[in-house]
Amino acid sequence: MSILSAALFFTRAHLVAALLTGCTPLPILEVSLNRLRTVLPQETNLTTIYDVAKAAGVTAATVSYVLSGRGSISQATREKVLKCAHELGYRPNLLARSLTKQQTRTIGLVIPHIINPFYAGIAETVERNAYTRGFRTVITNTYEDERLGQELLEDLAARRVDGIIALPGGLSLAAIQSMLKSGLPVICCLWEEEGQNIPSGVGLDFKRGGQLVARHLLELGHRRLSIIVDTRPDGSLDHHLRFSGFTETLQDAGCPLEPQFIAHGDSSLESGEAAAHQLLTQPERPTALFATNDLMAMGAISAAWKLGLHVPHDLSVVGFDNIALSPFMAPPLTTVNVDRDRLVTLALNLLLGRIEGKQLETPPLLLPEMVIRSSTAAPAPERGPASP
Amino acid sequence: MSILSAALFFTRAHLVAALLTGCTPLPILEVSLNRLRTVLPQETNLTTIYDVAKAAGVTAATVSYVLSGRGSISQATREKVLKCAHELGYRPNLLARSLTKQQTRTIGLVIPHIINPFYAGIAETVERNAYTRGFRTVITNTYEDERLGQELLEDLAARRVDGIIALPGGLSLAAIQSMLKSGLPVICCLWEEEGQNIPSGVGLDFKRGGQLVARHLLELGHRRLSIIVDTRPDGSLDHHLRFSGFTETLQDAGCPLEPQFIAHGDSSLESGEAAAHQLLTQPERPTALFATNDLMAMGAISAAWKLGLHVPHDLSVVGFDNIALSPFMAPPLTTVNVDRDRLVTLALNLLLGRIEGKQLETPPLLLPEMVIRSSTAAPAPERGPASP
DNA sequence: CTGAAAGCGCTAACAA
DNA sequence: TTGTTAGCGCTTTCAG
Repeated sequence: MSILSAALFFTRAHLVAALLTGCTPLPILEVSLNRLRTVLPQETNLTTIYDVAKAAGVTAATVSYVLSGRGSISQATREKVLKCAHELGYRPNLLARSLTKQQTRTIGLVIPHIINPFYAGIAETVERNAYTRGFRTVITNTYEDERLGQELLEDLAARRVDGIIALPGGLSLAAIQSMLKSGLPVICCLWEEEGQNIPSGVGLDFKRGGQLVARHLLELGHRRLSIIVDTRPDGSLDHHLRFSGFTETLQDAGCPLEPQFIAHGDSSLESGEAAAHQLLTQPERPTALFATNDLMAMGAISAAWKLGLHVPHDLSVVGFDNIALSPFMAPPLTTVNVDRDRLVTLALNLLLGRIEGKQLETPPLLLPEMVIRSSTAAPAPERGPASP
Repeated sequence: MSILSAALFFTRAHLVAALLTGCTPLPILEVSLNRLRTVLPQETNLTTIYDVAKAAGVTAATVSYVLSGRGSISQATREKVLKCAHELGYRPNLLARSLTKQQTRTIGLVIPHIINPFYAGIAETVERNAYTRGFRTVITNTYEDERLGQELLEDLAARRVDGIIALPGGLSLAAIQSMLKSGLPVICCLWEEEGQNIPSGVGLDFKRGGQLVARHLLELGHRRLSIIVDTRPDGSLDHHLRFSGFTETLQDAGCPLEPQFIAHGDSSLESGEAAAHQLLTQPERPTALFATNDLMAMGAISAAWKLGLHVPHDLSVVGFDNIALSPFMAPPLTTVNVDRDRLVTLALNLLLGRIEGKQLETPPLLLPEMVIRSSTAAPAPERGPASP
């Protein structure tokens, strides 16, 4: 087959189309469009730029130009096009646009669970921040399931998001690495290095957070401390750090954490309540309790309430995250603040930079800070059987 | 210009391309692909089906067939294609797929504010439910801003979501109608009819909810009732119904709501606390308080706590929504349950039905139900200055 | 069972 | 200032 015959082949269909419709050659493209569209269940009669172009008596390119504000278009045609577009209820097709432009101006945010106000807060901050920088964000929940997480990551990539912000919990490092390898920028936030090679991102000094809590409680005079910690396999590792910062500080203070005062949860309210109940119904109760997130702390306060214990008089409670609810608990929760605005700003800088090809430096770990409210106080004076 | 010259025009570039690359005519499509791709900032080297096809020694169509599982492909080529796809790290481009298939298998969910656990719960339910039915969902927050809401709706349409579930708050009826007009299915959930012509959806009998609360409090013996209600212009109207159900019932019981016992909030914790503070620092305090959502109720409990008032002894508090947190407040909140699972299931049935072209009937209003927990009790016996 | 080709809606380089 | 054309990556007839 010669090159010439190939050219003929390629052309034939067009010729036929032109002949069949008896049109002048110019609108060849036009007549062949919107033809043979497979009959859709839902009658979607979306207008295209071709429709607008036809109505305005110009070409699709012209319409594209006026719509994008690029190129130089006479005032007259601009107005006419705009008018037609409006009248036809034209709405651009972002799929097509993104396909040609090779970018979606969309980022993906992967979090464990939107029901946790900590993540909801992050999501809001990311969404708003990204929006002002011209990006839409699609929020994605792993529900702490690595299989799902992997799938969702693939899906985001398949949707060609321009970049991803990934929080730990339901996301394997391998999955992320795979994205990175295919050239998709991923920024890891609050991820925990454990000797592993975490891709660039912005982290927080969780260990220090645990230390702060221990110190605060110790300073108040507590000696019988307890902890509720989230240590699930698929979960994020940072809870381990909150834990070790806490225990090591106690250890150093000569007041090691007793094994029966360690309980486990899954970061949920329910688990916090259950764990606290278990902790508080032991023969000798702890006088203070550190839950490695605010939701579990809230559960703990609830457990105390149900046992008729007064917080902070009978039990001091400390959380971690400083979610929006914390100041409104009864009592307001003492907790560890994570500067979400800063976190998100840094992460977005990193991500948008990477999207533009810049290879920015990973910023230093953020420092958590104690927020002392009313759920902690000095322990009540000992009035056990031994005291007078 | 004749038809013939047009044909020549159309062909020339192809000829040139073929000549330049010196290829046999068949792979014209192939050689011209992935050429001249504008240099992108981020080096995205995504593989396409053409790459896979080339590697496997077949055509793109064949690759498409094996990947989609459609058509009949010999076991041999299937395996070879699959292998190549895997080795090349092929990831489908959903933009392109959606563009040709004229559907995205994605629905949009528009809510006011994800930080409100009520909406977070809805979002989770929708996401999971849709997922099992083969749809991804993109969550969108209006932040109660109608301008933003309108824009986001447009954006969802532009992304060609297959359908939208819209909750009130930051969404104008006009905006929705406009979507509907262009053929995009929209299901309105928890929307409030006010004589207006609400598009199909699933609603809840909010008024009845307000009545239930009033009855409950009345039955407990309360006579000095108060309310915190969200009545913002851009907000949803259902709070008005909760309000009128409440007041009318009180009225009927011969115990009308006093004007100074009506306070306003914006559905947030902060506003609930502030409004409650105002209510509770009046010379004569109410003995019960109904907040038209749980978040404001939580704020109210917080306000009471800060004023040294005991809930429910000094003040009964009732919320609305029954968010996941409610059972874990201190005390556990008495509230009105909205059956989210049912709500979402119905909405999704409606929406997916509409997407498939079926015109299903609007289901009857859901009925709210009282959930009595520990934040309500009989009022403490009167011990004001007048009593002995 | 596989290949060729058209088309989805839009953009952008180039030509006119 | 506007038009022509190729191409983004994929699906889907229609041929063979």
